[in-house]
Amino acid sequence: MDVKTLCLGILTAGEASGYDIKKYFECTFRHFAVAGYGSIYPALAELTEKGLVTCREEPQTGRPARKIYRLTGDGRKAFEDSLVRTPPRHKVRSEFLVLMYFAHLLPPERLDAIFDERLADIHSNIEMLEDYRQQIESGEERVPTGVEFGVNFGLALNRAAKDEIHKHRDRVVDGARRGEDAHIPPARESHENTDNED
Amino acid sequence: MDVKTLCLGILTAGEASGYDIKKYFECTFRHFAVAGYGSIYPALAELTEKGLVTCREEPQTGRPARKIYRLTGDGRKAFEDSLVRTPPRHKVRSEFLVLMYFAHLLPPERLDAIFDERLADIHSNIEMLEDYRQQIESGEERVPTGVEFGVNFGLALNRAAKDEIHKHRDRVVDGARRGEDAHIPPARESHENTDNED
DNA sequence: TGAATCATGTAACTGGTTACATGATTCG
DNA sequence: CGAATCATGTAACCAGTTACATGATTCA
Repeated sequence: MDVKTLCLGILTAGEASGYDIKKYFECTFRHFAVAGYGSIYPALAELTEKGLVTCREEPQTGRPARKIYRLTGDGRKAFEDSLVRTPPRHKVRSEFLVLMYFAHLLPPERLDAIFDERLADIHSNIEMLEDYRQQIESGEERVPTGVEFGVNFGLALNRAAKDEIHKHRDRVVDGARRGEDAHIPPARESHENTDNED
Repeated sequence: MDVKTLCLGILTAGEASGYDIKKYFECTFRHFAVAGYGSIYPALAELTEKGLVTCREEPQTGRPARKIYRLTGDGRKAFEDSLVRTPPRHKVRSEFLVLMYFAHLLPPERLDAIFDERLADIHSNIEMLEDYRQQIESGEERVPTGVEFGVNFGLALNRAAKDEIHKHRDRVVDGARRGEDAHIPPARESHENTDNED
C-alpha cells in the first residue's frame, strides 16, 4: 500500500497538513508503515491534482502557510475501494534475523550488543503501545475496535520477541564464543564443500 | 541490507548459482528478506566485477549453462565487515494492520475474509518453521545456534499473531457489524471535525 | 499434453530515500 | 543561546519490482 493511499486513509479521520500526516507515521503508523516528507508532500500534490483531496491554505506569520488537506467524496470512495482490494499481507524485513542467521560469523561481544540494541527497540515499542492502550482503556481516547486490535497485536508480537530473546540469547552467544562449527546447509542438495579461500 | 550483501552471506555456506540463491529467498530467508531474479542476477554480476565472488560456468545440454558462484577471500571479508556494521533492525510492513486500523470502514464479510487469509498465511509459516525445527531436532540437519534461534523466533511471533487473531477477531468483526462509530482521533490536537462531503 | 522446473538474463518503470534549501518561533 | 519544532518543498538518486524473452526437460 503506497503513501498516497495511506494519506487518504489518515484524512478519513479529518483534515490535516502534510506535517500533521507525518506525525501519524511517527506515532501510530510507525509499527506497520513508513513515510517521510519526501514521499508525503508529492503524494498530497498528486492527490489534489486527481481531486481526491482538496487543499486550503492557512497563512501564518513567519512560516510557510499551512496547507490543510481534506478528503473529497471521490477520495473517500477511492480509499474504501483500495481497502477492499488490498490483500492483508504482513511482511517482516529484519536485519536482526539476518544477523542471527550468521551469528557464527560474529564476535560474541558484537552479538551481545545486537541483542541489547534489539531489546531496547522492543522496549520502546512496548512502552509506546502500553501508553496508548492505557489511554484507550481509561476512556481518555475513543478508538474503533480495529485500532485497539492493532495495539494489542503489536504488543503481543513485541512481547513474544522479547521473551524469545531472553530465553535464548545466552545460548546463541555461547555458540559464537565456542567458535561453533560454521556449517550452514544449502537450500536443497548438499554440495559437500569445505570452506574456501581463493 | 541489500541483495548483494545477502548473496554474499548465502555464499558463505558454499557455492551456488543464481537459481540456487533464489531458493534461499523462497525457503529460509523468506521470513525476513526478499529478492527476485531481477535483483539477484544483477547483484551477482556486480559482485563478480568487484572480485567478491568468482564465477565458473558449467555447461548443460538444452538449457543455459549453470553459472556457479563462489565467495572469494575479499568477499568473505566484505560480508563479515557488513555484518559488524549492520544495525539489528526489525521492520514490519503490514497491510493487514492498515486494514485493521480502518476496519470500521470495511464490510464485516470482507473483514472476516481478511482474518481467514491472514491466518492461512500464518499457518503456512508455522508449518514451514515446525518442519525445519523438527529436522534440526532430529539431528537430520546440523545448523548453527543462530539459525535455530531464528526458527524459534519466527515460530514464536507467528504463534503470537495467531493467538491474538483468535482471541479478538470476533470482537473486531462485531464492531464493524454494529457500524461502529468511525471516530479516529488525530495524532495530537483534535480538530473537532464531523464528516464531510465536498 | 500441459504444467512445473530448470536456467539465464534485460529494460523499463516505480516508489521511496537522502540531501538540500529556507527561515521564524518557541522552549529549556 | 542553542536545540527542537513548525512548515514547506525539490531534485538527484537508487534499489528493487514487473514484465518480457527464450527454451529444453521432467513429471503427473
